[in-house]
Formats: sequence, C-alpha cells, structure tokens
Amino acid sequence: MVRMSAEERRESVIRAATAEFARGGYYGTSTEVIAKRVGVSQPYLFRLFPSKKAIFLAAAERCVEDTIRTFEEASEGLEGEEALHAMANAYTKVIAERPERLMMQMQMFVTVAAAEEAGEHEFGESVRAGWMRLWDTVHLPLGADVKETTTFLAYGMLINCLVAMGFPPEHRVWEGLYPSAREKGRLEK
Amino acid sequence: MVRMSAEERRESVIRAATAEFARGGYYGTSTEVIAKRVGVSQPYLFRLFPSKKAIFLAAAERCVEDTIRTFEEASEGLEGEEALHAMANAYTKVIAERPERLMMQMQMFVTVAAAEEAGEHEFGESVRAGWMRLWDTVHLPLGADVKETTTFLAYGMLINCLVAMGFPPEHRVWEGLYPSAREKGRLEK
DNA sequence: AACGTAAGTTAGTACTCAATCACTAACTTC
DNA sequence: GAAGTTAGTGATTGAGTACTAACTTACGTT
Repeated sequence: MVRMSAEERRESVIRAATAEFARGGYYGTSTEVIAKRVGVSQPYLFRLFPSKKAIFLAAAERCVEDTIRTFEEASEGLEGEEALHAMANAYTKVIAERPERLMMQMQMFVTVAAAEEAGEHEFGESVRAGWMRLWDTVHLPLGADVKETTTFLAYGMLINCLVAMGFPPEHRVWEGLYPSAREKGRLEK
Repeated sequence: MVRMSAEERRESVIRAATAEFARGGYYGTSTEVIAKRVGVSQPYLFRLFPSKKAIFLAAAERCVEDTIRTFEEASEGLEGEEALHAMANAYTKVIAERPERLMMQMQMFVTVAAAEEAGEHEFGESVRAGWMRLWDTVHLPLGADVKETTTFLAYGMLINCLVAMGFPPEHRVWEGLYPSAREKGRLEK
C-alpha cells in the first residue's frame, strides 16, 4: 500500500476514470472498477470526489484540456497548411497512443443528452464550452477559415467514430483520411 | 389494454427502445422505462426478446437500415453533386425529425468497445458491417470517389456530435456545414 | 516519544434492475 | 362451446451499486 497526497491520488483517479469511462461510459462503469484500477478502496473515492458524477466531470474536463493542449503545441508558430498537417499528425499520435482520450470524448458527447434531460444543464454547458475552446484553438492556426476548421473537426469526429467501432488501421474505411492517419499502424509498432 | 400480435409488439418495442437507448445508452436505460413507453409490463419484453442486449441489437440494426434507406431513396437516379445535395438534404431532415436516430448511432459506436471487451465480438462485427453498407450506399452515388465519400461521412459524424452536445441550430458551430444543415431550425417549425 | 492530522479501510445500507416463474385473460379453431 | 394457443401480468429474486459512518494506520512536527 503506497500512501500518496490527496492531490496526487485525485490525479490517479482521473487517469483511471478516463480509461474506464472511455470503455464503459458513465452508467457502464462502476466506481468499484475505478477504485480497483487506482489500487484503493471504493469508498475512498468519495473522500477525493463528492460523487461519481464529479469524477466523470473531472475526467471529461481533463480530456478536453489535453486535446486542446495537443493542438496548441502542435501548431505553435505554424500557419495554414503547415499547421493543418502538424495538428493532423498530432491527432494521429493521440489515436495510437491515447485512444482512451478519443473514446472519452465520444462518451462525453452521448452523456450530455442524458444529463440534459435529468436537469443537469451544467454538464452540457461545460462540454459545449470545451468544444468552443477546441474550435477556437484550431480555428486560428488554420487562418481563421471557418470552412477549413469545420472540415478539420469533421475528419476528427469521423476518426473518433471509426476508432470507437474498432476498425483496424489497415481497413479500407481509413482510405481517404489524412494520409498521416493511415500511418497509425506503423506508429503503433 | 390493447392486444397486438407479437410481431407488431416487437415493432413497438424497437421504436420505444430506439428512443430510450438514444437518450440513455445501453447501461443508462432500464427495461422498465422501455416497457413503460410501450405500454406493456416489463417481464413481457423478455417474451418478445431473449435479453436486453437483443433489444439493443434490434434497435441498432433498425437504425442502420433506416439510415441506409434514407440515402438510397434520396440519391435515387442522381449522381455526383446532385446526389450529394439530395443526401445532405435528406440527412438534414433526419436531424430535425428523427434526432433519436442520430443519437442511437452514437450510442452504437460507444457500445462497441464495451461489448468487444466483454467478448461479444458479434456486436462489433454487426456495427462495422452496417457502417460498410452505409459507406457503399453513399459511395456509389458520389461517383465512387473515396475522398468525396469520406468527407460526406465526416460531416455527418460532426453533425451527430454537435447534435449530441445539444448545440442549438442557430449556434455558430453550425457555420461551415452544408448550407442545408443550417435550415434545421426552419424545418423544425 | 507523544500528538494531531491526513490517508485509507471495513462493514453496512438503501436501492435499482435484468431475468424467471407461475399464473390469467383473450382470441381461434373445430 | 370446449380445447388449444397466444398475449399479457404480478410477485419475486439475486446480483450489483452509489454512497455513509465508524474505525484504523501511517506520517510529520515539536
């Protein structure tokens, strides 16, 4: 048993929760399996976070932040076509190395509707705000071109869906995506 | 209490299940609420279907069939740019009139990973096969152009995500999408 | 070395939910 | 109108689950 500061533990919980929520979604993931993954007792999670929802929210927010930072770092100092390629490459790397982040995004999306209907509008607000920040983050390097930004994000969402469906990298559905996305297979080795 | 043939009831169940699963996903939807929506007792669902999973599967398959038929009918006799616009318009209509179908698609995607990990590979196979049929359905009218097909589907997936997140039709994230998609608001009236 | 505090656990509660079983009511056929 | 079949229900069960409360163990400080 390794003791850790509450803050460090919370970080571990967020990482574990991201992996588990990415797999099973909010309702398909028990706090038990998150605790197991962290290596801590299940009730202790409720010392670190007030509720399961709060854990999901923390993981979701982290996921958005990470994605935004990925694009910021990739496009730093670049513009137009160059920025586009750099960001596409960066996302390809995420596909290969952090697929749970893509899945977590998808889970966020589908959880909004349920939350909205349950009267928890803050969650939807938070997700939409995150998306807008992401939108602006790619919009600028792409020369503030709306059409270009939309297309970039659209390809991103298609990639998320294909990954979710479990298409292997050599499958023909990956044809027509950024050339870099096809190198997924190679990168994974 | 209205008596109905088992086959008719199964249809009602599929419709109700689509609406409910679209909202809450597989794990977030109880058989109870589906039964309530159908207007039938919860145990009776298990006469009509062997398990909850079977209900989800039936709803998912129906959803894919419907989407494919929508594109087939829209593109009938058209080609290239014309087919593209016709299919885009058709999808816009689905957004406005059958948003649960979009959400059900999203729920299918995110459920594959969980099913895959639980050893139920048939579900993933079914979803991927459905996607390929959809792919081929739009591929042909678009002049068998891979790039064009990918872009069309990518925009579709972005739309699904924006709808899931609950962005209202007048929000600026809808800029840059098919012009027809922007008429969503008007169509809804 | 004693003490306070922060990290962590064990035991338990109240509840939900998929699935089963034994049964009843309505329609159909001869 | 009796016999058989099909549609449908009520009661229940057993497994899981979010969260609480009360207790214990390690660590830093003086």
